[in-house]
Amino acid sequence: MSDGAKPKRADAKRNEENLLDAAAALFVTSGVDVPVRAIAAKAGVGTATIYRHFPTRADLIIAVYRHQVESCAEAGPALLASSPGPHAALGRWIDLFVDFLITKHGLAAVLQPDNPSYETLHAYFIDRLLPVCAQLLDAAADAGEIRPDISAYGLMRGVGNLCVGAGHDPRYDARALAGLLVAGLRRERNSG
Amino acid sequence: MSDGAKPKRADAKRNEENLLDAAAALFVTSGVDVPVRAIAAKAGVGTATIYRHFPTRADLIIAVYRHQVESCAEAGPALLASSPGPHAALGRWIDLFVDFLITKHGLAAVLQPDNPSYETLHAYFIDRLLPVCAQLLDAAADAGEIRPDISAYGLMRGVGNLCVGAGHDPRYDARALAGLLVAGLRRERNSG
DNA sequence: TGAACAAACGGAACGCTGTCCCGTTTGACG
DNA sequence: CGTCAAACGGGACAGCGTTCCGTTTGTTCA
Repeated sequence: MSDGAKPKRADAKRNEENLLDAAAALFVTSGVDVPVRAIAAKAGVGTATIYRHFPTRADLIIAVYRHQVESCAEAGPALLASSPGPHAALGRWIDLFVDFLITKHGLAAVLQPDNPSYETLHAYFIDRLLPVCAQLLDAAADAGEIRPDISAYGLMRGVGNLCVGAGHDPRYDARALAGLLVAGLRRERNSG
Repeated sequence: MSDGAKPKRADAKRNEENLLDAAAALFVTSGVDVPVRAIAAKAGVGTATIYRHFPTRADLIIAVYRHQVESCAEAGPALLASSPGPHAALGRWIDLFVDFLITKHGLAAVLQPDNPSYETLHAYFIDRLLPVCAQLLDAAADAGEIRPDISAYGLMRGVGNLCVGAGHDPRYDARALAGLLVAGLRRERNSG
């Protein structure tokens, strides 16, 4: 057994790729809430096919953005190594995360854990990114740069929430607010 | 013409009150997204009646929460007068605002300006609360307690966003995050 | 090559929701 | 008490997510 995956039919594989392409394109123009029928139509398949390949919308969203989430996760340790300090690395990594979210229309809004339909999506983001954030946070706390009383989970959800609805309103700068949040957890300096 | 208001029929007035009561009760148990039919049923009216009195859901939400929003707005100047400093007053006022939002299930989520159906709601909150926030912010800036480069609009929306989905997850503390945000705009101290 | 079967398909159908329409009722007033 | 506009109720319609079922198609094996 070289690969554990089950062999898939050629048409099934092709449809799955078409669906991913169609979804990716429509997510950009119409947000992640685009109607299922629209995705199916663009991919040239029936509505049932989309459910066969991606049982929930969360599964489809994860598949579309998996690569970018992985990149974001991998950037954490790299930033920690290349930045002047852990707090600076955390700030830069949060910027990456914010930039990712605000370019994905409606994604931040469905990242809420209270939405039963998007549980999988929330779980994926937490599983993949929370450890990265926690590592940066711990490093900054160990270095004495920040107050140690903030949880990585709270910070991640806070930053995610700040990105809800961003990108539509030039008066609203999610990145600046996230920066404010990171600045706010800086420890009071002991000496001038 | 002692009052500019048009005289309303007795049944219309009664229905409007019933609708407000029903909506207030259902908003608590099921969130502000509760189906129109449910509100109408609880109030003992037809679905059309609710649209006659409150053309959009935003109008209904505003009517239900108007008193509490007014209280929050009026608390601003009072806090400014009674707090040790403008920055402290701002922090307390933000706490009031957060406490209000997190107890209204789903309210923060529909406060986004990009949702055309809730334009009125967003406008109402901005009209009523933005000047209050701006006054506190200006006072703090004048006192040199904070960096002056944050807009009241950005701060209000940021805090509002932090409250999205709060109240369901004990691990997520919107109030603490809002406090972090307020702490983050504190100016670096010049002397020890 | 072609028969047979399971995998996969498409679109109709269902239920839920917001919204609108229209025939009917009812409160106000002379 | 008659009249009429205001207000009403619930059915009708459209859009959406989801499921079901008869049909098609890729694969396998003789």
